[in-house]
Amino acid sequence: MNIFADFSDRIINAVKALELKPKEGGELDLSRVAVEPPRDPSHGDIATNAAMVLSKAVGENPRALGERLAAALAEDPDVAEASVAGPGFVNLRLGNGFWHARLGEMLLLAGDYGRSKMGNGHKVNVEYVSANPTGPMHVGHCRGAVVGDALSNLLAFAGYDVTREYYINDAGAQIDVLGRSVLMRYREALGEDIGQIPEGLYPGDYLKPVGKALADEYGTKLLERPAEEALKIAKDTAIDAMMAMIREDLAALNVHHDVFFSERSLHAGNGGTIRSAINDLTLKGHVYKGKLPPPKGQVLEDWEDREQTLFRSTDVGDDIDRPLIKSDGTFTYFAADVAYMKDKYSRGFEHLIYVLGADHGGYVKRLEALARAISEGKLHLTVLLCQLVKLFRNGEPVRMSKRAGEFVTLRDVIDEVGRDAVRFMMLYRKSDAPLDFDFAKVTEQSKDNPVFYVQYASARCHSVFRQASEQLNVRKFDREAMKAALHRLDDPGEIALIRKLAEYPRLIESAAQALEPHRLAFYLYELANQFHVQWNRGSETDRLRFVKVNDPELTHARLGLVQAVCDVVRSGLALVGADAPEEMR
RNA sequence: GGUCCCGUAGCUCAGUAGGAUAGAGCAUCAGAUUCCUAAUCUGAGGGUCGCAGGUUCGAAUCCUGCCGGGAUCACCA
Repeated sequence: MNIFADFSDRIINAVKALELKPKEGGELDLSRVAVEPPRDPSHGDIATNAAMVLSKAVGENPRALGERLAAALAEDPDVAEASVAGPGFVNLRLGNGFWHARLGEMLLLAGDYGRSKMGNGHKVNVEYVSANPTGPMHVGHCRGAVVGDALSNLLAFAGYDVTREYYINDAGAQIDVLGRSVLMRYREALGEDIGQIPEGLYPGDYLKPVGKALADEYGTKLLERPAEEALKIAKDTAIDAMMAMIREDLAALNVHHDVFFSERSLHAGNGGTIRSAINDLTLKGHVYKGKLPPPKGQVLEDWEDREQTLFRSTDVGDDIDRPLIKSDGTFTYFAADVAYMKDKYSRGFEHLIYVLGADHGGYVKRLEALARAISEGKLHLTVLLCQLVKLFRNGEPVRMSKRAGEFVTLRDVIDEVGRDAVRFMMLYRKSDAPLDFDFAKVTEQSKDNPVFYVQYASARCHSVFRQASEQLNVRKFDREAMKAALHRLDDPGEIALIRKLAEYPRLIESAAQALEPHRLAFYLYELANQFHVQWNRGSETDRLRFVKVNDPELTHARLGLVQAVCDVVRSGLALVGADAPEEMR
């Protein structure tokens, strides 16, 4: 249960019961009434701005209106105290019994606690990673992969029907380069001395096995085939090999897509799919032949004024019209995107989400324009831009030279710090803010490392249960039995912890709504912190220890609280894509 | 030059749908603890929320304009 949604209903009912009449007549507008946790916990458990929002329309002093509302809400058996504060906030403090009941629900729901129906089964497509199949994934891909994947998890948990999609850029010039690079490696595998890989081709060693595979399969026969045919074979083999490698890297990062969509498939059959998509746009009046003006404020020496087939995207919100067909008659990259988005639309998605690197910022407007043109504004499209990740090793920036083929691969990072640390840290920052990633820090076993701190909370929960089993000689603690004892929880720290747990459903919904999976990571850190604080209080004050050998009922109650913390930490970490360990090693 | 993102404590960043005295971690300072249930604990100081207007009962949050930092800008993908 989202307690804020619940109390929103109760508060609206209380407001209606006051039978307020707007001065201007008509219905009272309740849409601006907010029910939320107060900034400062000392104010209470629930706060509403209702009196302030309504006072003007009703023509009543906000504090006086607040007093009336507070008096009405004080009648609610779950409300221990209702007061008016500041400019007219109504603060509610809820009784312990209310919190015990919430905790009881959490124990029964277990892993489903926090799951929401907010999405109502709406079909959402999340496209992320979409790295070119020209080499292994490098760290630059990492953030988008994690953000996209965690976002997908989050949306699914919030009740959306999510499809995770990867667009394979397996057409175009860079794939020709890949094919030629592989042919070099092929000749090398046949024993030829190829010397240095020429400028402009991919120099990485990872293509050597592909060349060898070609040599093993074809021997020298490929050399005798027409160049075009050999290149095609090399490209096909290379794309398959690269995608296999990328899928392995993704699996190592716990990222799994539902659909891998091939750009090449759109070009198949002489580009029929793309042609028909462009025709569709043409019929809707969005296409013309013309010339683009040269970019302003930028000196281009080789600018050539050419006529192209253009998408009149300026009609639908873009800054400049976009080429669909180049002057040589071939399709632009964007032309394939037209067909691709049309395909997504025809598959029934209502919302398309693209997780892209910040360097693709310039692409956002044309995608938005395209969505409008294709669907007459029905298709909702959001682009999430992920800023750069800067790597550090002991405070020193890690240098990479892409030209020399030296880059830190995704696999390198996972192997060094572990999948969970990578995933958590990629979410421990708003995605539109740059992120510093220090190898040393994320493997540190201390409070300073949020990954460790959150996972340790999970381990500590299990540790408490192990201790309890031993001391009370109980093999397994039953959830019902724990639930039955919850009335024994009355320590302010315990109640505060329940309150934190009670925020989880609202957090899920608001993070999903805002498409901000990083909020999960921050919430988990806060929850872990509060749990550790309570544990430490027990460490200092014997009375507050979770396990009390001579009071099995109280122990059951406190274990119920620990169990709920354990469940939520596990649930949240699962959405992040990390494990909730039972012990730290 | 256009467009997009960012600007919050010394540093790194949160800030939940416009709410109350703007928060956390690190660092600094002052205490506690050498114990153990498992990887220390408690407290303090520190802010013109880049600047200036505007909307609002109320703005770090929304709008406009500037300043500063980054990304990007046809015929690539």
